[in-house]
Amino acid sequence: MTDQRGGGHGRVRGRRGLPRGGLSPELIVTESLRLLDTEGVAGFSLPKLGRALGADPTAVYRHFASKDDLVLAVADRLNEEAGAGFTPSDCWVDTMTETARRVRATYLAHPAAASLSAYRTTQGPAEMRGIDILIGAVLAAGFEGAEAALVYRAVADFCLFWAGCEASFLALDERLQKNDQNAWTSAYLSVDRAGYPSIWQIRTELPEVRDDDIFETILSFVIAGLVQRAPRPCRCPRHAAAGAAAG
Amino acid sequence: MTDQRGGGHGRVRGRRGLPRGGLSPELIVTESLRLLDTEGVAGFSLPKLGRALGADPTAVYRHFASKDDLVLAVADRLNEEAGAGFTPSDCWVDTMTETARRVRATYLAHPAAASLSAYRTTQGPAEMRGIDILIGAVLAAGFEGAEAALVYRAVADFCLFWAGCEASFLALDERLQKNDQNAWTSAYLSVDRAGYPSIWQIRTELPEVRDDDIFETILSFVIAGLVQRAPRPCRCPRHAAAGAAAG
DNA sequence: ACCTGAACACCGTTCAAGT
DNA sequence: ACCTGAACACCGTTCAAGT
Repeated sequence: MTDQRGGGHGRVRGRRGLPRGGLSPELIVTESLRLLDTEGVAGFSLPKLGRALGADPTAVYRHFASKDDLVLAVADRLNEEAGAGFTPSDCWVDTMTETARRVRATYLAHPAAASLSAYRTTQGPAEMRGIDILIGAVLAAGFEGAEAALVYRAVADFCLFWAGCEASFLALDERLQKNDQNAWTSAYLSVDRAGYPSIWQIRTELPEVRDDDIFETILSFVIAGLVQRAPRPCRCPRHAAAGAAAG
Repeated sequence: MTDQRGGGHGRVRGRRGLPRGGLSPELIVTESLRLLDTEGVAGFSLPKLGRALGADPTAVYRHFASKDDLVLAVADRLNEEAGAGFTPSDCWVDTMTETARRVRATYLAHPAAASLSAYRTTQGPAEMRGIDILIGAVLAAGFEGAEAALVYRAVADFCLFWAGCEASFLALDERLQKNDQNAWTSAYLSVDRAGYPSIWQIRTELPEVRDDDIFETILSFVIAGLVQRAPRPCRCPRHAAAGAAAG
């Protein structure tokens, strides 16, 4: 069982050749995420991954059938991170809000990984648990049958799509992101008043909008729409008033 | 000015070598879109594009500095298609709804192109006009200043993100999409009742949900949230009731 | 039985050499 | 001045050859 290779102490990854059997799917996924976080999508290739693991450029193919299979495993890791320690609230509104915020926080923490794996279905346990929690909230809101399925898909896709696109944008090259920033800070500031009167009217406010606020705004709209349509409004102290007003 | 090359009659693209000057940015963008529509993202490379145009594999570089520049030009073409013939309604709710539906319809008609160019800023005239129309609707709803900027960004990003992600999914390989379909048609159907009770409860309804209905559902939530928060509700016959109820 | 690494058919992009 | 196409440094993936 013991041997004299490497430095031991659980530090498996090393600069020199890895012992046979030293590679595992878990280790490869961990290194993939590290590589994606530090080098971005452009720095994530199977040859680079093999070399970063101190192994052959083609070594990963002994554990994953293709790069896409590896991407799905990374997606599963993100699902686990997003769901870690999450217990649904008694209040279905809070459960939905928290789900959306958790998905977004995880994706924004790993933009490159998220840009590759967002809106992919892994059918892993973490994903299934997240789905069950979200459907549970939809059922708690009083939706049933086909309508519950529809509302669940709408809310789930909203969370994944929004977080996925925000992450994809952050995963672009710095240079390309700059181009977008310039649109807000300079191009729209000097917009032609006659041609684009509405842009002109809020041209100084447009560059000041923050991403977190945009997300919370659209989330509040979605939740408000849901509360209005839900057969069983939340009875929380915070939400009871809104539910009564809409009912 | 005239010459004896080619068949004339405005049909510039041919199988054999193109006359010098025969390539233009417009023609390259048109062929890019055709290539993306028929072959998908995998079939869209600059060498292939050059060959499809009957020119050198590196010919595109004489008209675009990089592949990314070409992608932005394709994005502009999609913007033009989405905005073609669009005149905003007197009713701001209808204007927003129509904007969201148009963006989605265009992206779904060109999923591969949309998957490459969604949420990119081109600052082209079509994009600027779309922005002006949407901000106009936000102002018509009574939002002002910083709040108007925030609400505009929320609605605009919602349209782009949603349509972009739906398109990106459709742009995946057929094989990968199948994997997702299987999740709904078989995996969730035979889900463990004890482990995932909420999924189990609507397991037969989940596979029946249609993408169009999902989109209309989330859109209705967003609009309902907007109407509720808007300082100036729409007075249309259709929307007056909802505005009054929320006010 | 498992691992290696040479090799294949591509990429995006550059640039010396031509016309 | 403009265009060409060889060439570079990569990809994802395969597979004969080794151990």
